[in-house]
Amino acid sequence: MPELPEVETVRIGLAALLPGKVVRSTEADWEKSFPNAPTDVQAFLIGAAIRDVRRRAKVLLIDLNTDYTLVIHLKMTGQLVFRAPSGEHFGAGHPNSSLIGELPDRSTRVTFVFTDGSKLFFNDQRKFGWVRLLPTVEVPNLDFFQKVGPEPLADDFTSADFAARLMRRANSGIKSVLLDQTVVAGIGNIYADESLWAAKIHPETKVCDILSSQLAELFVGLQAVLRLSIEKGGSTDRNYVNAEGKRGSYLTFANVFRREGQSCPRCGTTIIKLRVAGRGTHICPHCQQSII
DNA sequence: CACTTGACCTGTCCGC
DNA sequence: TGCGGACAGGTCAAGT
Repeated sequence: MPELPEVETVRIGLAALLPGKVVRSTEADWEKSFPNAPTDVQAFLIGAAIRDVRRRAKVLLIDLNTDYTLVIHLKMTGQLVFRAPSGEHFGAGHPNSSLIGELPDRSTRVTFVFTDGSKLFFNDQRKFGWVRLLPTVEVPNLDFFQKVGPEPLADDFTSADFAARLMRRANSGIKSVLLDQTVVAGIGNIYADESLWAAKIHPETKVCDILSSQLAELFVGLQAVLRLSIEKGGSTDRNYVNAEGKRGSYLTFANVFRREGQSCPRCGTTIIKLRVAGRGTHICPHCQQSII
């Protein structure tokens, strides 16, 4: 669920909250959530100050002034929630209510405590996510970063680049190609479905069978969907929250995702749900016709 | 070699 | 109400 817009929303939130904080202690409840913590990690983490918060693809990078970086992947149900030292937060029902309550809770995997008493909680219901600590210079050497494709919202990423990247897998269905992180970074199930609806492309269409004009529409649609979602704070389907524990509202604006049984906003046809590339897939069967 | 499927996990929802 | 099974979907490993 955290895809590019959700991770970017968390990054924006943390970048406003974390720089300058100094780590006092850290704790992990499960070895796989923070491999090598706390034994190896603590010596390189405690006393370090946070310098910057970056994002690449769906991965968050928290740079420390020790030239080490915390590398964090939220996978499907991960959350990074900051709590000020006062511990003040608002429970359900309050106008400023957060989706989650007191922390830590039973999904908390890693806790970072800063010297001013504020805390950062890494929660992950399904335990797929992870935190790693690496020398900053080694981050680009991670296998994932070696293989991952370009950022779809980068200034220098063009429609022609996009089409050329997709054509690397010309004989595959377009949806599985959009989900392939080595083709373009950051796209997951929600924004694949939304961008294909925008461009009126059936998700199983082979890339080589899509007109170049339609690929251009897909590029425009993808960027528009990603930008709108960042503006709306991402999509909260079940678990996703931002750095303050609050929901994103993009799904209010979604056209097909999780809207099976409802009317297509463009033509009124009932939206259906399929299974494509092993994923739940939402389409308008009138706008997005299979050309097979 | 390109592509698909299964594993990793837990919480929720549905049908019996 | 209780229980089993399907489902959610990011990424890597294993299988076809």
